[in-house]
Amino acid sequence: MKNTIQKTAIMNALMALDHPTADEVYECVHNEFPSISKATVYRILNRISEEGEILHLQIPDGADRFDTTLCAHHHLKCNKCGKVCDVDVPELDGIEKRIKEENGFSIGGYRLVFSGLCSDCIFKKSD
Amino acid sequence: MKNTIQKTAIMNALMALDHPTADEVYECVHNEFPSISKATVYRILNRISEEGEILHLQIPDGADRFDTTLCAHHHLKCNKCGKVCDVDVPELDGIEKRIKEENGFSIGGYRLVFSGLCSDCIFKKSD
DNA sequence: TCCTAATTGAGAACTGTTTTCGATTAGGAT
DNA sequence: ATCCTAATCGAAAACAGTTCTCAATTAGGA
Repeated sequence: MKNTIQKTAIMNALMALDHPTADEVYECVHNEFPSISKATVYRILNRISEEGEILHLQIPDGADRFDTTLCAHHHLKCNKCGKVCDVDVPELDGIEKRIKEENGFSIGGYRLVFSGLCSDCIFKKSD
Repeated sequence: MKNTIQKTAIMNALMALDHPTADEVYECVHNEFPSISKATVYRILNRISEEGEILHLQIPDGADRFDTTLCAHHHLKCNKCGKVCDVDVPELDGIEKRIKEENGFSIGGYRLVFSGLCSDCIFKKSD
């Protein structure tokens, strides 16, 4: 993969943002590099997530998000403020083996997204 | 909710199909009822899933699917044949309580989709 | 410095879904 | 049975997120 200015700018944006969407990355990079195209942002995000440099998260009810934390694989998503944060779920350790034995299904990967209310939002009024 | 011909036809289609997408429901209903609109299919599927009559599943990398099985909440999705099937994951029983205590996050719901290869596809050639 | 495959920007295209709006209809009230 | 009206409908446009096309540019090895 060529080492373009665009890729560097996107990596920097990913470091600066927390679980950003492609559009949020675009907005951030666009500030310092107005000529960048949205297609380039999507292309580079896809490329580096395929290579395992970042995680590509599919969040229910919205745009995909990208995560520079490679070890924690599960997420909490607040339905009110929209914030996404990482969470460990050791309960699922070894689940691949059990499903393989019981269902014959070979798990390549999985994602778990909990939707709900974060501790900041839970006491706020409903509307 | 009014009891329209369209709703009845969609309920019948949901019974006949296995984890269909909205488009698959539309195709099925459209056969016996050619004048139905896709907007109506989406509207009715959303309505009855909000009322809890069916589950609305958000599957990675593709269209949402609908499930008439209300008790099993998790799914296996084969990346080769596209089939989606139900699976129990008792490992997650009580997870809401732990996450609430440790993170202060109040889980409203979650879905877990395992991607991989089903037992039929696992021995097939890659391409 | 040259060459070429990789990458880019702009915008069209695409997929899945929702919205708009005027026309139709279910089903309770009369 | 008929009327009334809110609920629903069909068609098509709008929408969001993402991918594709293609001509122009560029990184980086020869």
